[in-house]
Amino acid sequence: MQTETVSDGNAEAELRPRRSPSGSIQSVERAILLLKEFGLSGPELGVTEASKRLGLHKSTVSRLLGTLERGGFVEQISDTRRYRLGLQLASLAGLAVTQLDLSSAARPYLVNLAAQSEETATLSVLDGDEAVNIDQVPGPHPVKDLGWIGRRLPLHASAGGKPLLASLSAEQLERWLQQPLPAYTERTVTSPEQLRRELQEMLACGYVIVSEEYEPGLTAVGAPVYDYHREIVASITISGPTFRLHPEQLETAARLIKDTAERISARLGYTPQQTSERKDTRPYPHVSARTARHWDARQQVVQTGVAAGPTNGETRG
Amino acid sequence: MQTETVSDGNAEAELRPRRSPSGSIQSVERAILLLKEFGLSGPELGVTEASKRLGLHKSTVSRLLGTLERGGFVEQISDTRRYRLGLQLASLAGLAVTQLDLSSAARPYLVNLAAQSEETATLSVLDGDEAVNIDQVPGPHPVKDLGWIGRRLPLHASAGGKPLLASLSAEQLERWLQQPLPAYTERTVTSPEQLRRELQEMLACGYVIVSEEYEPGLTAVGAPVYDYHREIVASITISGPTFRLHPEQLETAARLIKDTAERISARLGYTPQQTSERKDTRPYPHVSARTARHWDARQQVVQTGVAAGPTNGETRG
DNA sequence: AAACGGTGTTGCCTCTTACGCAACAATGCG
DNA sequence: CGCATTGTTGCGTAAGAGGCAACACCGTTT
Repeated sequence: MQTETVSDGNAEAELRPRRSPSGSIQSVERAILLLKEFGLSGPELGVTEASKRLGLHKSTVSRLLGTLERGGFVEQISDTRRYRLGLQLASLAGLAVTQLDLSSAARPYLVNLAAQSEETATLSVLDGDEAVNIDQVPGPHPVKDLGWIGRRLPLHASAGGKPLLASLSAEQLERWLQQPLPAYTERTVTSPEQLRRELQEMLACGYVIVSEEYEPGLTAVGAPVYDYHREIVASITISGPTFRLHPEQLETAARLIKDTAERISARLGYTPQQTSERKDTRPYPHVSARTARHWDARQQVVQTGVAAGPTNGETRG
Repeated sequence: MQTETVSDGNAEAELRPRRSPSGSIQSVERAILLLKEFGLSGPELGVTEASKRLGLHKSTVSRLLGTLERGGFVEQISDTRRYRLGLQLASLAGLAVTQLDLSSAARPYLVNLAAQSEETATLSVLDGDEAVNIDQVPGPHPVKDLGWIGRRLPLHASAGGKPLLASLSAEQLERWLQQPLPAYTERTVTSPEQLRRELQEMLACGYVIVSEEYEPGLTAVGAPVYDYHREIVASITISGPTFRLHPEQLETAARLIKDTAERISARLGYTPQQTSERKDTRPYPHVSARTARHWDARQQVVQTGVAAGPTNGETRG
């Protein structure tokens, strides 16, 4: 097995920044990169295209895909002979996620959230017509009564509830909006119209600020958590007394919570968005420290100029 | 890389006319087997234990796991130093599942189904010789554990499986029936004859009721979903505890699921056949030339293509 | 404490195996 | 009907993977 040393005729044969951290198995590494390539490109991938993207030889990719197929990780579409991800992945992933449920998956993030924001962080899910707190990490400041695990809050008047409201289907939402919405304070939003607008905005920017709509003196920032199906399955919030959450605080809190929500979502298998075909080689905006450690799919690609012709190959030699 | 010659020390080293199917990459193969081992054993797996189960050396397994970890396919638990499946799998699986346009087409119907039946609704397809859940909408009643996305069920003992069994060609079915069918409960139907009858009946009336054939206490109603080719490409089920699915409930559930299956089929381009004369001239399902069997899968696998539709590229417009 | 059985990781050396090559089928297109 | 492009496969080679064993770490036991 010779590495292909894609062009790059520099003399730094030895200079190689360290081969993989420590004994890493090349072919497995490549297999994983190959699988990930499906995520970056379209739903289907041909041997040749994949080989160009990864800078590997057709034969190598063909064999990799053949092996993966036999394992059920990809499947070949009979018509077009191209490949796509297989269902065996779903089976394994099912195990991966069932063995860590939502709350245990989110917990470390909540802790982090509470530490950084210095306010109380809460995880809530939809149950019936209400939001229920299923986990909570109090901040350092002793202001209790912000909620407790098991506490239920109205969907339309809480930072934990509004994201969950957005998880309803359009139809369900409309039906839900037909009931009269109680106003708990002067600031409670009860107009269906305004609520729809708020939800739209929340979905667009990734968070929502709710101030004193349920309890006077209480302000919170919430964000939706998505699962692999790109559906909202939970919400997280940072909440505290209004006097402590100034506009500036709110801004950083909003950024923080949006970021955290994205990470939890990623943890649940959420993938940002399938970029269709777009030759978008822009590095990804948010890369968690964790993810960064994985080999990034493009690390060795760089030079795809294999264009049918002088097969790179040799270089030094 | 030397093979470990796991016992079986025959001297036919050279003799071997041809080895595994065709160029399969050993280390990738092993990596996949390793991942699958997580499914067979508990949620966590240590290096030594895995090495024993697979008959590989510790060092090999350690390196494999290291590589997989760097790819995010597994993660190491800091305390115990053992490994468990990682989140990257969930991401890929999400893609694998949502890429099937079948999944997105059926989703709203599933939601509806779950709402109306007040039980869990599931969408399954054939993969290898098992049924795999690719989507699921839980009912309002908190009795989970009915399954999860990616869960695999036997074809002959589940409401999701039987319709898929009916998707096999007569020939494939007969071959499949030749294997001994395990009985999971007292009520599991293992007789080929009776199975054939059941399938016939299901095709005639449009649904099938399966009660406690796999798990005691669990009852489900299933129905086949057809595509534009008039081939069965999926199944949908309503499942819940037996005590809640009384005969009356079952009747309405049956009507409901049959109706829903028809609508999804229509959505996929299925048109009810005008004249019911020819029937079993089912063309061979698309079978990839190279595809055949997953290694771990015992014995022959029938593996039909999961072709969900015309592969028209763009999902949703 | 020290010794023990248990884990998972790593350097070295060898041999196997995965890779590159190129010839080969199999379609799609002009 | 060629031409271009796809995916697959036999072959030979050397590079990479695996076995071995020493090592670093625990958590228990004497």
